[in-house]
Amino acid sequence: MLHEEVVGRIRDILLDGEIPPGARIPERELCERLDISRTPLREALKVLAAEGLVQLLPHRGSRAAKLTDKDMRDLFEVCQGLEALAGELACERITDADIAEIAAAHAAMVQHYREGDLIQYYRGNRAIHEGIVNAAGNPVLSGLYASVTARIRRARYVTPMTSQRWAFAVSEHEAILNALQRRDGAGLSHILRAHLRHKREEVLQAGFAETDTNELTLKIA
Amino acid sequence: MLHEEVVGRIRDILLDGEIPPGARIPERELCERLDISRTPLREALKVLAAEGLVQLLPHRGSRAAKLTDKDMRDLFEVCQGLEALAGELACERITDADIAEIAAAHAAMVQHYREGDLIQYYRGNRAIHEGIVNAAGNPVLSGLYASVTARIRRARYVTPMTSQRWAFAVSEHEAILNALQRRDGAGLSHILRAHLRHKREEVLQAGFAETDTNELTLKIA
DNA sequence: TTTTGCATTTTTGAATGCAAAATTTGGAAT
DNA sequence: ATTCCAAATTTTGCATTCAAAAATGCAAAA
Repeated sequence: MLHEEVVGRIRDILLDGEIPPGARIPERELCERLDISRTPLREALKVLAAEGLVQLLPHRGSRAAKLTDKDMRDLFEVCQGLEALAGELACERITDADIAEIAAAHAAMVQHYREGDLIQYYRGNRAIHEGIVNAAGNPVLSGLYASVTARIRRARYVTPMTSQRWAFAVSEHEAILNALQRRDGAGLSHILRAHLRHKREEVLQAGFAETDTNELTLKIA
Repeated sequence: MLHEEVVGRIRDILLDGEIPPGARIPERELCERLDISRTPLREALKVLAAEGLVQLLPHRGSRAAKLTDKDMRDLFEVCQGLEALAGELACERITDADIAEIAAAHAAMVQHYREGDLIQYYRGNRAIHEGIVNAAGNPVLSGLYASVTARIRRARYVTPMTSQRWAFAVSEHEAILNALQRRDGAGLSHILRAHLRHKREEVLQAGFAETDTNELTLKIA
């Protein structure tokens, strides 16, 4: 198994919440599961720590990073900035074909909304945002965006989605597609910022504060 | 020696150009120099690869990453976006004390300019930009900024600095400080973007294209 | 002289072993 | 019964070792 694959596998385990935020990462167990020795596992953990997904405590092992409200706010803030930048650049550089692709993804997402399929809706949503970012044609930007959204991702799904909010989000997406089709960089940038601001408010109001497993057991006891 | 320290030491070696872009990273040599074994060294190299400073070639070891013109353009583009965001946020949040600190750094930098001390000028320049970014009060943003500027840094010093350009850069910095003191977020953001755009033009016009050592030896031969 | 094929050497990537540190356990004293 | 302390166990971090892959050198053939 290649180094990057090990990193990816562990990243997925963390993002799926299989190892909950704040929980210790059991080296030996993961080694057996991935069928590798501790050396490559620890290399991967160090990389994930640099990404902010893992917290290393010297001589005390590693834990799945726990995000505070402040962390989440900061991540959204940066995410807003990155998407806003991507929106402007995308409008300058995107091809008609790529616009068509994003329009198709948008239509599919709206269909999932009509069907009330939240999971598929989120998947489509993500594809659109990623499509815009990638349309900026800047791999550095795409890379940072991927890193930031990965850390945010878990929170997105814990947010309760009311029908009113959902409808509003879809309307925002209509505006996003419209600005993109008009290649209105400033407009797109503005809408994206607002869209993310709203999402952030939802997540933070939902009382996002990752309690680590120890605290949780204490509360239960 | 702590893991983070190893990463830092190697990062410095790369940023100082001691191992030139494209050159192989001699594991054994570095091990002896840092007085560590290959295990922690390789952990550090993997982290630096994730940061984009090192390129890993499976079964062929690691090389100092070589930046193309496109890479440099992309990095500057993202850097612009990050600084613009930081500028807006800083104006909302910065304290009078922090403004005073940046003003002092600015004065010192101008003094270095008058004395013609380019090295000290660059150092002061960097302190100001970092000060603004940190004043945004967003560690995620500060982290990404550090990572992006690290990769750009080497190029900055290869740019020939004419007295005209230098004077203009200083005048831009006057405007930056002014906007910050007025807490004019939009204005600061705008000036920072222009400032970086100019810097980027200089760097790219200087014909930045990192030739790796092999190509170099071929040219010499 | 240049090129090709093979053996040797070097280097890489990963497993193992070992010392140091931290955690847990068990028992004694209060 | 509870608290505190020391011994035992586990876990961490790193050096070493080992197998596989790549690079190098050399001789033979074109």
